[in-house]
Amino acid sequence: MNDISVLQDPPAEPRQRQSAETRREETVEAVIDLASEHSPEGITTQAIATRIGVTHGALFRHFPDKAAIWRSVFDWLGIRLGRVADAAIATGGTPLQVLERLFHAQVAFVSDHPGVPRILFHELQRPAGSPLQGLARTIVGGYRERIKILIHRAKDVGELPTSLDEDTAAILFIGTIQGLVVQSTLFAGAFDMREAAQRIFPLLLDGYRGVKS
Amino acid sequence: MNDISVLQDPPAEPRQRQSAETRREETVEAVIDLASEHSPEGITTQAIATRIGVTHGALFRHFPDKAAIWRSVFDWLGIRLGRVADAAIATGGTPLQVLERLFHAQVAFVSDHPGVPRILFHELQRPAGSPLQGLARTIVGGYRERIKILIHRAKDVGELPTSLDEDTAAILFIGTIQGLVVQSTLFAGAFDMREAAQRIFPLLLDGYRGVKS
DNA sequence: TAAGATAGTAACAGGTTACTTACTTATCGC
DNA sequence: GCGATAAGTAAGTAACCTGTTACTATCTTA
Repeated sequence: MNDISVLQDPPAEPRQRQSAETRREETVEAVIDLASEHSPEGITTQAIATRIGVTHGALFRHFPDKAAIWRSVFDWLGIRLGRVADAAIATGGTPLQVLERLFHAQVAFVSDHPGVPRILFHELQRPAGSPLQGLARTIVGGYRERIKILIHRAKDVGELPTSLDEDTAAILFIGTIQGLVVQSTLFAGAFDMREAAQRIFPLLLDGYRGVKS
Repeated sequence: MNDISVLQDPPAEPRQRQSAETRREETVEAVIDLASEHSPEGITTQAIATRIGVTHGALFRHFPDKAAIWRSVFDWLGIRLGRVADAAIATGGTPLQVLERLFHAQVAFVSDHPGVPRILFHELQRPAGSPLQGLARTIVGGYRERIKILIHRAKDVGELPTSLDEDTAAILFIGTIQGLVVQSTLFAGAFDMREAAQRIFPLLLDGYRGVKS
């Protein structure tokens, strides 16, 4: 806004001073991003600092320790995944339509953020007790519950047979997305998750509906 | 065999001298085992050595470096997973019966070795190029091919509709197992993967068969 | 414009990790 | 039984990782 800033060269290196709030957001983004390349356990504070264009020490001005960074990442995950579900549900339609929209929204989200399933899966597998593991369970478990509710509603309006087991159906729903993630890594690059999702959802649905024999 | 050994206290710690061959096998088992508790990247050579009851340095008498240990682990994985598939296929029956037996055999295997899906999934997600990533792709890709062949045969004998896309069906097959793995971590302990697999396989099959509407 | 608060830096400290080395001890063929 | 070979140990080393500290630069505001 002032004259001086206009006269100055535009800084080739955008290593500007940023607010703590901004740096915290950048940090979370950097971790999600790095998780698509490294294992969560392999993400170092140095790598995070470098990615956001700051020295190592500066990171600890915004977070007391590394655990706090991970806590922020999981908060972000919970909020964003919840938002994806909310948006799909808010658009309305029959329970089955909502379920389908949720499926594709979820696929699009993990397609855009490949680090997300990795972080969650990784943390889930911890034996017990760590606070992050609890968070991961809450996030995935909450997701599962939402799917179960939608399936229940679909049964209520006659879109799905009442004999369908909701737990089993939820496993299949989440597993199908996991399967797409696995395939996308098998054919890195040459695999369009969204397109494969379009083909696979009808199979999932037929599994839900059952065979009329 | 000699008198002295009889007179001596039976060594409470069985920290005996073992052949290099034995130690190499123990090492692979230890890694698979440790992978159910820690992330693959978090498994240290010290932890492996401690688990097989040997000092850290002794490990490097049997393996030139850590990478060689991981190579051995992936060899083991490839052989064992191949054996699971071979055994299921060898028992004979219709293609669909074989597919079902393979499914349950696979579930039993990862249920006995929770570290296995973890190691494979973890390594698959690496961006590119690492030799281990290539091995992981070969293993999972080979598995996928076998499933596709079985599905193809099932179509040939009229057990599945010819309209079924084999790639999509394979994704669903692998994804379903992944889904079971996720659930087992969600309800650690109080979740019987094998039993859930019995409930979920019919849904998978109905998805394959499609709805006769 | 001066003062206080805040973001950033560079260097370091302590711990851990992968791997080495000099030495010791068990095992096996002769 | 004896000597060579192979398995094991204990103590190191260099690199790396997390977190700290003393200092500097920038922004805000009274």
